[in-house]
Amino acid sequence: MHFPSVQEQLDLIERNTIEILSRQELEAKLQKSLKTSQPLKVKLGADPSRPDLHLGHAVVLRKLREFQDLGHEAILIIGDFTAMIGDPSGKSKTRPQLTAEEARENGKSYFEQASKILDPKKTTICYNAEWLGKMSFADVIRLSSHYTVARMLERDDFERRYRAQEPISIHEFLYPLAQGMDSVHLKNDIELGGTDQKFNLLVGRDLQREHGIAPQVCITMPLLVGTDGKEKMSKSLGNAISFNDPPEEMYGRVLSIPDSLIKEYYSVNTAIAITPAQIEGDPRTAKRALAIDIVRQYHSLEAATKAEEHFDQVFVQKKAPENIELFEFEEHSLPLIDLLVTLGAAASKSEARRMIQQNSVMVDEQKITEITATIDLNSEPKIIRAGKRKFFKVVAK
RNA sequence: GGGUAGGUAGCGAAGUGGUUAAACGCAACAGACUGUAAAUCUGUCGACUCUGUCUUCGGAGGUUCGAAUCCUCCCCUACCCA
Repeated sequence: MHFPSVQEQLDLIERNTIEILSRQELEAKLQKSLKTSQPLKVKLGADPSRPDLHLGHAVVLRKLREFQDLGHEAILIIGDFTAMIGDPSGKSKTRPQLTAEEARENGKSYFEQASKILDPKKTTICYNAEWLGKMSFADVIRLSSHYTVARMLERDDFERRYRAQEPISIHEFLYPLAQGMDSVHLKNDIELGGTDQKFNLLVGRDLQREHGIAPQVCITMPLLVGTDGKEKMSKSLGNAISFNDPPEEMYGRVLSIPDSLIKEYYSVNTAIAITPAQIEGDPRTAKRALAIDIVRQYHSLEAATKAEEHFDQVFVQKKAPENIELFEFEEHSLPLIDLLVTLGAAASKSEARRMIQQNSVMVDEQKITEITATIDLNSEPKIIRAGKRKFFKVVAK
């Protein structure tokens, strides 16, 4: 195995990171790896309870890919064991506990999506049930005695929740320990994570040391701000751009980020070098190029170009797009309200009624304002438009 | 085990017997505007057989002409004392 020089590696590794704990140790590990031609083991934990990856996950995955390209070993840990316990973090509702099969299934999906960024052939996948599942209750007690409640409460989010008098379950305290045991088992050299993972990463470091293993270097990456420009990107906040979003939606969502975020998105989600002056001079062009490149990464350049055309047609020129999903009906005449509900344009008849009242429903470019309107269906397709973005083509069978 | 404060629509949060389907904020949806699906402004935002009707305020009963609001029991959460 041939590696670039330590300095070259450091330059690349340090890009976009928030913290490296510690940099000296990283340098020493790289030094040693270079000397012995041994790749470093770089670990990234994957949470299979939410197998819907978005650009926020991409930030860390891209860093892992860089390690792969440098010749190091990427290890993706699927937390199937921890997911089986069921993570109640955040809300008061108990999360449905994943079965072993679901966790495996989600883990597979996670890996498939992550392969858009990682080199799948060079990625080692591990399921942590393999070792965590073998621990006895006595093992767990011994493990938990390593940490104190006070130390757990040092963690920002625990402290915040404790102060806010929100529930914290005991097993949530076990989470960092379980994750740390992964590091003990793997004897990895480096662990990657978002800044919110800092505590967990450090626990892994402590546990490795206590088990007589060289402690891992922790590298934290920034949490990407979502399309709302305020909160960190997350599916539940609805401000995420997912790997699996269709090209048109992905393109549009990138365009909808506030201009102030353009620079960060470029640096963390593309390989394109762009200067702040270029962005400020023409934010529109910069953002469009960004959207094209992001869609290209997850779909293809062709899909990206099509998505841009679609966007221009629907939102700039406000015309119906070319490819609209076709719905066939047995009936030859249907109340518009029922039609909207059947098509999924409205969640209920009340909502359909509201949409019509709000002048947002068009049939073949004709605005419909009559709530009781009935639509005749025949072999000639009609185009139903609900709001700005929902189009349906309907026809009688 | 005892005490205290709570459990209200997708979320947060008002409301302590009668125009309360339930203030307000966020999210969502729609309209206007825009380089934009951003920002801003405006409207909507339980359901339905929709100028009316029906079902909601942790759960089950009860009091009352009338309850989210009062009573009883139960379930759940946080904190304090033990």
